[in-house]
Amino acid sequence: MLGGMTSHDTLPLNRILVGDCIEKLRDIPDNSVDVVFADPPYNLQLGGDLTRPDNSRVDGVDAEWDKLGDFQAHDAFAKQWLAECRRVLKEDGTIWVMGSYHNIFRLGTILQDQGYWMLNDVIWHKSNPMPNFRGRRFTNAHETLIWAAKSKTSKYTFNYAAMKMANDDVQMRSDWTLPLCTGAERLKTGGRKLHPTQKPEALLWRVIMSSTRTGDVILDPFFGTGTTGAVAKRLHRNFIGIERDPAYAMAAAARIDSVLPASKEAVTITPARRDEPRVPFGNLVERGLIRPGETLFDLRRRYTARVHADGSLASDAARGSIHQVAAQLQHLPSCNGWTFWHIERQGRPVPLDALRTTIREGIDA
Amino acid sequence: MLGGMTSHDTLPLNRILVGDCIEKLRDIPDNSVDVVFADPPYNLQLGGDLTRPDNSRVDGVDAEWDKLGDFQAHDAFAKQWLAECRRVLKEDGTIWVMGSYHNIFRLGTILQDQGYWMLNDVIWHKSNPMPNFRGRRFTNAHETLIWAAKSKTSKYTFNYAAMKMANDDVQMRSDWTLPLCTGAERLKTGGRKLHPTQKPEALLWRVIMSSTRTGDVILDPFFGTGTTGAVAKRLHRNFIGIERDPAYAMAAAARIDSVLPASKEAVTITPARRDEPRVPFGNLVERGLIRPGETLFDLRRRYTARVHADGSLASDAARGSIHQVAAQLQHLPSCNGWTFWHIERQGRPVPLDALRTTIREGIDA
DNA sequence: ACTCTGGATGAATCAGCGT
DNA sequence: CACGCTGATTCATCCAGAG
Repeated sequence: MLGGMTSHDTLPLNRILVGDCIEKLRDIPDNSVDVVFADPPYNLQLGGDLTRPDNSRVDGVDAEWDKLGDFQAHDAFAKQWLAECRRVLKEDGTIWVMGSYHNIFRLGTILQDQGYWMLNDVIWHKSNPMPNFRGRRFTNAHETLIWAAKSKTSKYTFNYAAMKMANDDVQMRSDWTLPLCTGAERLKTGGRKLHPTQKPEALLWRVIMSSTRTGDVILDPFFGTGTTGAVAKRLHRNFIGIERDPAYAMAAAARIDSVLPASKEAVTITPARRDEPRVPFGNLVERGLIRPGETLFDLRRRYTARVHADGSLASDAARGSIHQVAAQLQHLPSCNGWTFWHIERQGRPVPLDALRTTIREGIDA
Repeated sequence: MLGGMTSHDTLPLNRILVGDCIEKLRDIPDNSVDVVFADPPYNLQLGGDLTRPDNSRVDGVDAEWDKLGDFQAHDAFAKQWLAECRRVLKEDGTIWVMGSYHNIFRLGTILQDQGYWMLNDVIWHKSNPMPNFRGRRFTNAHETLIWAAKSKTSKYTFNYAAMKMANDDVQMRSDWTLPLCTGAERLKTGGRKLHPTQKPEALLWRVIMSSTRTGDVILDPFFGTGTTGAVAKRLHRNFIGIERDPAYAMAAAARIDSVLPASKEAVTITPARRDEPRVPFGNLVERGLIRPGETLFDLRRRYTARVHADGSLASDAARGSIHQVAAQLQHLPSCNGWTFWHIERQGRPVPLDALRTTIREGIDA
């Protein structure tokens, strides 16, 4: 079960190596690891402070380890650790590399150039991201994981049936909706977060369940607070962690000690919750179900309003969302525009809600 | 409406240039285009000649990418057209580049290396992706768009309020759920799809609505069947298309001819508050909406201040503008006095902002 | 025990103009 | 180009404490 194990016994299994990741990687033999999971520094290039509209200060990433300098310095470091990871990976092994738009494109290019074979780019769609406080961009609401095999010919592990089972019996997609690591799961010291970028265990759960078997060896060269190790232990996998900061390494060791492995049968998968998709009114306009300039009316035809290209409504007396305009025209505190407003289709009034249902059915199908 | 610009009249507006994209780009002047939208092909044949990806043989496309030489040919071409696009972009212009994991990491790296400034990576979450038939990977259910400004200092266009309105009054996120281009929208010839990767108009709708104004010039160097042109025309923007295949170009021209632009009023969007005319607080006093000597207070009535004839405020502890006094009293670095301060009107507290709106409406009228 | 409310917070390349 | 001023800007979730 543990695979061809010439080197298996000599590996520092289920231990955290404290030190520089490239040095420590050099101590690990060739072709000895089943999967690498790497969440390297993102090299954020933040300007000054950022405050919320209520004037509170955002506690951003301001750690020395995230400052890698310019692109050249970043790339030089990335080429080194990715090359070492490829050396220690078994021929049929795979690697997960995680990042944001600051670094992920560079990492992806280096992976391809070094001969890794890309299998998927996976999007972690955050269900509760931090908003954009200045209104100058789209809310940065996701991170990207690249999943790649050591080479094109690798016979890699993918637990297709388990993933499908975990996803209500439809194929697991390349986008995963998961919340941030908050609450009791978040490691704290003196009431403050111990690590600025601790990842949720649910994310590692899916990584490990999809691409490893029990007994496999998972190497994490940027171990941090040890989420990879905690989930690996719970799921009867072995881990090797490398972490530069002794404080993080100690916290990770304590965390993993307290993890109770799942019972052997229980190493199956939690079903994913599938909410009814939210469909904003603007979608109906974008997707051509309603044309800008068309007129909406209530069922008694007492009020009318015209649709604008951004999904706002305008009447003589009000402008805003379908809900706001309906409420203002009727002098009510609030009103559900989806059921209030109608549009003429084939000579008959159709509630907006009916058009929304059309879209929802398309999404579900 | 079209802005006073020297080169605007000489641009080949709302035309499709048939030929090699780099040659045709060379005919377009520097700093002349507001936005570039590019959905480039990524598979190359030997000799560096370009062909289009054929989705009916996805694995065949993948197979092209196993040689470093292909990467190099791709990158050499991408560097050329991205450099030309940067040259023709106005200083405050932005670019959209679209791709999948086969090419997007390389394009992102080149964008960064050429000095483009990344604003977002946007995920097109496909609501109806093609399933993965072999069950060896996650269903590839998304594509990536990179949105970047010409440089770090570009004062780019982002219609924040319009995007928020289109999304039921919450910020638009970096992941967009939209269906594939199917049904009547899909161009067909003899019952078969005309183009393997025709993009849905809803996707271009959101691109154009978010990052351009009416009258802007949008350049698409890989025009294909002209989705960019069709949506641009509908939304009162200008386009320039470049397409090397005459059959696609002809189909695109016919398609765009049949597009009916939306009514002029319907393409107006929810205005951004920062674009509204500036009204100094002193104007409210000058115009008699507030009398010197009246008392302002915050909503919780923790602070008060008196209005002076010159539009300054004075409290026990501070004197200055409405913003400065509010900030000093609360010991904050800054504060928006328009929303902080209230005044009693008809027995009820009214924010200064409401009085300012009265003046602005007078200006508009 | 339960509900309600206010405060805190999360990988963030987060302003624009006039002097 | 640096500096200072005006003034625009937040979503989902968890937790503590009040009622």
